[in-house]
Amino acid sequence: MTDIPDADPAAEMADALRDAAAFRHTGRATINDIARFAKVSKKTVSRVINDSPLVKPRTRTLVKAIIAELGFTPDPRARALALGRSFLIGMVYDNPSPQYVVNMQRGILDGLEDTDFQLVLRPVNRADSNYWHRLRSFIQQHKPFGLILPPSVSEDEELIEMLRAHDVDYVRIASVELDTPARMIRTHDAEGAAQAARHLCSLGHVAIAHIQGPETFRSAHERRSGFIRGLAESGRSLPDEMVAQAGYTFDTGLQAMERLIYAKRRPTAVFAGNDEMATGAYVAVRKAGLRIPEDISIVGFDDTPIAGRLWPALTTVRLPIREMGRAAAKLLLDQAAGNAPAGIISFAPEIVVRESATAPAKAG
Amino acid sequence: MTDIPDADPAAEMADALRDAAAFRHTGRATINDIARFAKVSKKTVSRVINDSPLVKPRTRTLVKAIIAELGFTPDPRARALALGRSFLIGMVYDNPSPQYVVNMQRGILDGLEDTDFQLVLRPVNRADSNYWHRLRSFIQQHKPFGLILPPSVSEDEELIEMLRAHDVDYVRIASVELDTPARMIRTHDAEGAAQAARHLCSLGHVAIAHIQGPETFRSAHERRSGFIRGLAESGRSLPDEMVAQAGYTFDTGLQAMERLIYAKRRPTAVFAGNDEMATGAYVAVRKAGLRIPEDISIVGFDDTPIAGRLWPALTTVRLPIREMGRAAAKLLLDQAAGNAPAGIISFAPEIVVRESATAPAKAG
DNA sequence: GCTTGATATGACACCGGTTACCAAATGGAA
DNA sequence: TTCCATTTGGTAACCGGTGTCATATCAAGC
Repeated sequence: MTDIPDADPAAEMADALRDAAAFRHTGRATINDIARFAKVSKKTVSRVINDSPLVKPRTRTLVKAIIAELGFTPDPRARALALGRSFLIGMVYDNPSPQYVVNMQRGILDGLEDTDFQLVLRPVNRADSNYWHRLRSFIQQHKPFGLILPPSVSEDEELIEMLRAHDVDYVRIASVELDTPARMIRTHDAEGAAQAARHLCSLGHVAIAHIQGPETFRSAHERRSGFIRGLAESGRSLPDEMVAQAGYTFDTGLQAMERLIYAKRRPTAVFAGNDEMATGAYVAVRKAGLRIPEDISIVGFDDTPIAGRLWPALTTVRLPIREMGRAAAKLLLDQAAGNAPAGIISFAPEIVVRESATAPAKAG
Repeated sequence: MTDIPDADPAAEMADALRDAAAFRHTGRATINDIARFAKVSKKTVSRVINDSPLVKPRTRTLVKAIIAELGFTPDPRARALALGRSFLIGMVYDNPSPQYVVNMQRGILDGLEDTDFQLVLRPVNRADSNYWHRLRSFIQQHKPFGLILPPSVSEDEELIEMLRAHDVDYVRIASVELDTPARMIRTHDAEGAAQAARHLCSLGHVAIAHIQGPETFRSAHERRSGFIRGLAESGRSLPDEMVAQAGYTFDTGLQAMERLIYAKRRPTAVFAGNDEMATGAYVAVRKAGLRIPEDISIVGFDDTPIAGRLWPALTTVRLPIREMGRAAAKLLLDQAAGNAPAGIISFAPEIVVRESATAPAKAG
């Protein structure tokens, strides 16, 4: 062979690695250390890190080997400064159901696992007029990489406008198509509610009521109208006096159920707009000395963890909240990477039959 | 007056402010802009920001006025890079009760409000051998400002060792005195459990059982031993067969309760180590066709939101979890600022009497 | 009036990456 | 073999703050 001795790639790499190994103990490595040992420039290392195509394969291999040897990971703070945006992903929420929130958190965390991104929580109060300014200053100060917006924050167009102006990526989670496929996760709440209606109809209920969520949530509308549609399939309707308005919370759910119980015509089945209100409904039924499901059947929505902890276990419409969170996180990352999804990502709810809804008692 | 004209402070400030105001629209201001308008160096502005005493009052006033005029806020990313640590506060938890976790999150968020600090979530699985390394690399990469460690993570001395080595501040929340007052928040779980015991004894219960939390949690021990102490005050004891081992989760609580129900001697009252297990106990009691509290009284621990959502409402020992979170956040900030608390901060639990425990039915 | 020491301020390098721009090396076509 | 286009690598500046250290200012003390 006529190899030039000092250009033997294998030997070169072995040398570099030996040097690097000797350095190991000396605290945390920086891009400069990598460059030094690989005998290339900072910039080349940066190219390797960012998968730039402008690096010779051999160089790339060498640099990668040294990075691995030193266990180097680029410093997010420095990167954030140079890039002009941080590695923070904010979850902005104003959701009355804590169960929903935790579940979604977990999902987002799942989706962010093994990345440099960190989830930061931004609970807000949409009723508070300061909310908007607080969020704005958070954005200006921290330059978050992106925001995940579950309902009902996802429906605030003014907020979206602001995000656009500040060039912040976001993913909206909503029950209606509010945005482009790259920027939203859709749930078909209406269809889920229709399933709930079909279930109750098939059990033979006629006096059916609905505890509706707050007007400020699109999902509350969707769930109601889907429910009505489902009832209509069996020739039933939802008269106004069978709708009790509530606020997606335990307390309002409880009060709404009380109103239904003491109304002229007591329903034999109630569809609550979310599990939180259904939980309140349970208590109202019990306080009235009635039984679930013998006297009143109850169906919820969301399938939050509490559903399975109630007794009798709550029949509910399952929304895969955690999976939605995961999908939202991934979508945000994809969006930043420039990969658009083929179509809108949506999740179909599905009824989970447990024990809280059975056929109505005969007679009256 | 013999004032030198161009040294008139008021005029000087007015000039500077006018210049600054004209600049306003030009996007976000940086420390350089402030320095330019105030006609001082970057460093002086930095001093003002950091409340250094080495600034002449007049200069300070001028700089502050311009900062206010431009709405300047220092960039946390740049600060983080220069300071060598980020403004992230991590909550590291491995808690089987989601309710506990959300509540504490809210508290920490409360304590961090209006600061530059951001809460990041680090759920871990202590059983996973990777947990330690993952956390370590999080620390090395992100250089968090500090960590908040609720039980049972707070009890991991090996982890604490690592934090010390990496010079990361932390606050531990635990039921025993594990650390110095500046580094921990203490809860007197044993005392709370004793209150539960006294309550049950005063109601006249004799056949009293305990659903105990996992061995890996100090709190489980504390709660058990405190409970035993409380029983002893009334001359009662807790025989081994009246203790059912569980894991702080709904499912294990349910199973533990089933074991107690079908044991030779069925208890008339049960003290569950946390609300999550108490919720499971509810279901077990109902499944067995028994009533709460008529057949079996139940007392929980924590007073998580679910306690008030059950029916009958759960009598439980209230731990002010949210307040604890807030206190932990503040303590961490104080610690960094060099302010040590006078003594250890502790929270005394208190029994909250609701409906799930009454006097046992007469006869047998 | 001149030290002296305390107090204020500024110049400059640096944190650890990225980007813009330029120089050098490589390779294929003329 | 020359030359230009294309890769590839290097340098310097920059992101927006903070640390170090030198210098300027100023009142008090002699």
